[in-house]
Amino acid sequence: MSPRVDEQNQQIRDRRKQQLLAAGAKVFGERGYAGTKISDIVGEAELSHGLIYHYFSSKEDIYIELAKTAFMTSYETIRRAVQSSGSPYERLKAMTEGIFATPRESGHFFLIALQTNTSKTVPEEALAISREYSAKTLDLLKDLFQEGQKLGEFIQEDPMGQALMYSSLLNGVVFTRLTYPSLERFPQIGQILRMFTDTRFVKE
Amino acid sequence: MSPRVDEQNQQIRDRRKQQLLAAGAKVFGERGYAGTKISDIVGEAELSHGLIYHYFSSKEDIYIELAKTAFMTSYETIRRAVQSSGSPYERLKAMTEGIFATPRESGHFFLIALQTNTSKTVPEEALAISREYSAKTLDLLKDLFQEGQKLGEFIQEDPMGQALMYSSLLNGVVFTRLTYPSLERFPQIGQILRMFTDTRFVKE
DNA sequence: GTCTATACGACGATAGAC
DNA sequence: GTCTATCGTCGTATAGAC
Repeated sequence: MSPRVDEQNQQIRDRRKQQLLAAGAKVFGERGYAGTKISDIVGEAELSHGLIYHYFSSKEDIYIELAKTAFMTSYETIRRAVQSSGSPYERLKAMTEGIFATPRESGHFFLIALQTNTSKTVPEEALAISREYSAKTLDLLKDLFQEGQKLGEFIQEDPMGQALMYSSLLNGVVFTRLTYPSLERFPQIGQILRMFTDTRFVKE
Repeated sequence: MSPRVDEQNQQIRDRRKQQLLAAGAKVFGERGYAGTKISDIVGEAELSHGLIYHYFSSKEDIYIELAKTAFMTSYETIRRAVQSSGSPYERLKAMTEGIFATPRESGHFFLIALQTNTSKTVPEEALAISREYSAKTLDLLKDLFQEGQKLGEFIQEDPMGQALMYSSLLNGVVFTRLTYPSLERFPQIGQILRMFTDTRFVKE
């Protein structure tokens, strides 16, 4: 085969794989690992039943790839915000605003992450990825809170406790937004920041 | 049969049903609706495969009964706290402390509630129960915040928004505690209250 | 009241034609 | 590269013995 044809084939393969991953994210998110049938995924992707096994070796394989995307993307979002410029308070504010400005599609990845941490039916490897990135994410947040405390912007509490509280709050609020998709003015970012900010520190 | 025997049989039936419900709560919580097999439940309860159908008409039936317990118990806990005596701040504090003093077992019911709201594989009726009780719970919380605002104890923000934020925060924190069961001093109740309390209001 | 055996359908994965 | 047909297994629910 000519290089020209190889290249076209590769494009088709890439496109199909993306189709299947997008369909998988939606269906795994909505129905969970055990509740998702191969026929659900290929049905959503509008491809035939057998074809999925030319792109993934198993149902577990697809889920693991999606879990990787979910945790790595979330980690990267937070890492970029924490390591950007500005005061700790400004970075926390920008990060929080950024998280709630994400498109609707990311809800599926949030649900996949949630299931990975709560369901014993999920592939082991996905849980390992979650553990790894969750620890790294908490460390980043802990450093941010520590820095803000030194500057007097944040209240003086155990920084890891603050990191856990912030991450809990994000999870809870994202969950509420998924449950009530019509909510418009929720959450108030200022109120989230209020929980961690020193009252003597004047907010912009 | 004599009444004596009837009574004994009824006791056995009640006990078996409780065994199966307890086993179901654990396994449904850990594995989700679709990921739970009848054999998982009877295995956990140490009863034979066929027996479960003498107590429940189907897998859906068991799940619905458990979902009812989950949502009704949660609603009742909050209703009692909101309608007790004391200032709004005191009631919010007591409620929050009470929620995080609950036994480990209730984690399974939390996970069942979570799945009911996020998984499309769950019996329809369970979702209907969730909707009903969630609305009633939010209304109770809204009234509590409204009352506290009139007294100047809570910050002046849309009371339903406060109710949603409080409920989000609870969900997030409970989830974090399930993910990191070894956490001892988490959460700090004072910090949760701080989010809703007027700074001019002196906390006890 | 409790158990084992089984019917019946569904699902993950593979084979092989085009 | 894509599809249809099929294998083997597993899971819900029922039947019937004890």
